[in-house]
Amino acid sequence: MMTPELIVKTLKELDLKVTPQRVVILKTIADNKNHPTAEEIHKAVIKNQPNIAVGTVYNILETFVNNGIVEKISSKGDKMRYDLVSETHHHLVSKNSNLIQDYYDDELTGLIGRYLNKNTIPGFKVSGFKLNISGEFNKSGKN
Amino acid sequence: MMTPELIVKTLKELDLKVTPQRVVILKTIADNKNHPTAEEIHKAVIKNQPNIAVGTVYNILETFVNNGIVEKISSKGDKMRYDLVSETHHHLVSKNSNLIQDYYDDELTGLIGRYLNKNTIPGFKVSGFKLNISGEFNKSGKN
DNA sequence: GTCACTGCAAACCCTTTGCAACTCA
DNA sequence: TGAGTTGCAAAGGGTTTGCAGTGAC
Repeated sequence: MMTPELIVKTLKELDLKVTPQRVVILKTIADNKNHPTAEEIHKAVIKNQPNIAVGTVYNILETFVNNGIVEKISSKGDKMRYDLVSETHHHLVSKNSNLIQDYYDDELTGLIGRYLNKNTIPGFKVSGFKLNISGEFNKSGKN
Repeated sequence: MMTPELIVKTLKELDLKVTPQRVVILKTIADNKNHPTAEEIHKAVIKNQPNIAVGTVYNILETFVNNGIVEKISSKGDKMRYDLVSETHHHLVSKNSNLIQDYYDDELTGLIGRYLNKNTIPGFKVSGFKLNISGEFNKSGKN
């Protein structure tokens, strides 16, 4: 849950003009843990900004991606999905559906991070990592 | 490097008809370590099968994906790329280009695998994983 | 001979782009 | 005010689809 104040602060720090469209879109991504598609974002945003154009949604998302606060992810060649950039976390990817769930595990992150620090990869400078864990969600309760 | 015999064997085991188009496409993916796009595959295949249609390339790739011998990957929302499913390996993803390189590291794979075996994830049954390591390739020699 | 597969081209749909109108700073 | 942003609609481009012809078994 991201407060409007924090969103405005984030945008200002990036020298991005604070428009209602940007605020609503960023809030939508921040509050939606399900990695929405551009279409889903547009549908959600239209409730607050009835005249917002799909193209605008894409433009704003692209701006966020370029400024490093949002990242594009994709599952199985479907449309792109958008994820708030935050602390290192991983993804649980369903083999049966298009569901992608965040998976936070500091111990696992630390384990991998320490390994990559000790064992350098020739010709490659590591700046980050993300583990995609594929499998199946149990029927009862996806959370 | 995959022998034609092995390719034929692979297709037969999956009850897929052995057509020249399928053989050539599978061989192209197997021999190309650079995760080709459908377009790149089409260009490569046309040398052997001058009349192959782009749609056919997509159809065959989709068949391979559905049969679990090829997987789709994507970098930064570009066109999809195709990767032979083989032993667990990881990806080095360039932040500056669209390059995705395979990264084999049994020690790292074992480390993560053992961790996921010990520490089960509530509500999720793990069947595999892949680590995406982002960073930059050095100018001199990408290999 | 049969049924799955291929070739072809049009359709699809997600995403990008150009431009006039608008608005945040 | 004016540089940057939005709305709109059309264009773009990768991928999918329908169907007639072909080929693997």
